[in-house]
Amino acid sequence: MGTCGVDALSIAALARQVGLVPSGIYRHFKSKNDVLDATLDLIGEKLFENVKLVQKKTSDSAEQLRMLLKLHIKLISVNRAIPHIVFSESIYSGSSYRKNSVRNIITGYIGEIEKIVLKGQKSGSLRKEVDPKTTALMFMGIILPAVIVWKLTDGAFDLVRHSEDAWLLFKTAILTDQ
Amino acid sequence: MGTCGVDALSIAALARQVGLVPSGIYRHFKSKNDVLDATLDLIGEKLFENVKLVQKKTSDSAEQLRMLLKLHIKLISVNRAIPHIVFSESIYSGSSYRKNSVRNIITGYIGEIEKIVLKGQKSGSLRKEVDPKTTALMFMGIILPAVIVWKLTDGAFDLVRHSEDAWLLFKTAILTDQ
DNA sequence: TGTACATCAGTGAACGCGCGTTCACTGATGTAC
DNA sequence: TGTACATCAGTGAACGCGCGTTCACTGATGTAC
Repeated sequence: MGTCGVDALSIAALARQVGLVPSGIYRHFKSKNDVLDATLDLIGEKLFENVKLVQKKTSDSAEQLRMLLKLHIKLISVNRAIPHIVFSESIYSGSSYRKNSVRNIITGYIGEIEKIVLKGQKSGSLRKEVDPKTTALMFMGIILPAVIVWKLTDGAFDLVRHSEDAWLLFKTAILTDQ
Repeated sequence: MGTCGVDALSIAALARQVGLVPSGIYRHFKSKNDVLDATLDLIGEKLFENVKLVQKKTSDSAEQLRMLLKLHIKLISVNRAIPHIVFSESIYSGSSYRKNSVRNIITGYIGEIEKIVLKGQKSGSLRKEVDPKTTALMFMGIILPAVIVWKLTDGAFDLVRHSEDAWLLFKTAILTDQ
């Protein structure tokens, strides 16, 4: 091979996509590390934007989660590189500083979901038996395996439909019996 | 950087681990592609071994799933490189042949889980409302996000405990009301 | 308004490094007679 | 049992390639007087 990482993560490919020559990238970023850091910051921002958005739209916890699920899938569908970047090997190798920032983004995002669950438990709409953190991780579990299958089948897998079906399953588990 | 992919996936690191010099690897494998293919085959085998094992141990679908969950986590805990390989970028770049075999392994594994769910639905122990495929993917969702957090926190996250908690949540969603 | 200069995005050639891979060689193990 | 040869795992030096990165340069845009 010799090609390392996904092509989209190379300086050459980035330059091509923005209509520059590889060296041109270095007018805007100090190094490839800087590019990745900036990308991660952007991803983090978008994730937290979604959280704030659903909190504005409704105060019902289950409804917030359902909307967040929808927004998350939309985000990944539009920015298809996000899973590649977050699951990328380059995160684990390279600077531990970057691994740190990935961890902060992911645990931060999960933490926000946790808060939503906790609020729902306090208000009585969500079952109190399950740990909020476990629930938050399971929420991510609606999306993650599906995204992988989606990637592996080159988009043939219907991500939106799965998320709707999986949401019903998930809802059954977290809602208090009505 | 210059280091590409996780170190464990380089021929040099592989050689170091088995006590050889890098070129020595080529006495046993034709190329790095061959090494990766062989590794994937091995992973696939281990996954399907687990499926067969739980089918031997019990005939109750829910119990089969619970055991499979446990075995899966054990497999990943022992062979920590598995998630790195399966989520590796090198799969998406490189030969589409390998992407194919990853897809076959993953969809095959999920297919087996689907069959277990379907059998449970037929026997009446599992709820019939949800799509077996959706359920199978959600089952993977118990593990996947947790593994990522586990990786990001360098093993500090308690994978076994999470899987037990998450299983209870999952069970609530799939079991018929008793 | 016009001229002189600074600033800065973008270029293309060149470099260094790490990695996969090759190849002639060595030395031990197994096999034929 | 002993000798002659083949086989084969392992070595280390060397190579080529791709990638990140540097650097002198260009040409356009903005600014000072």
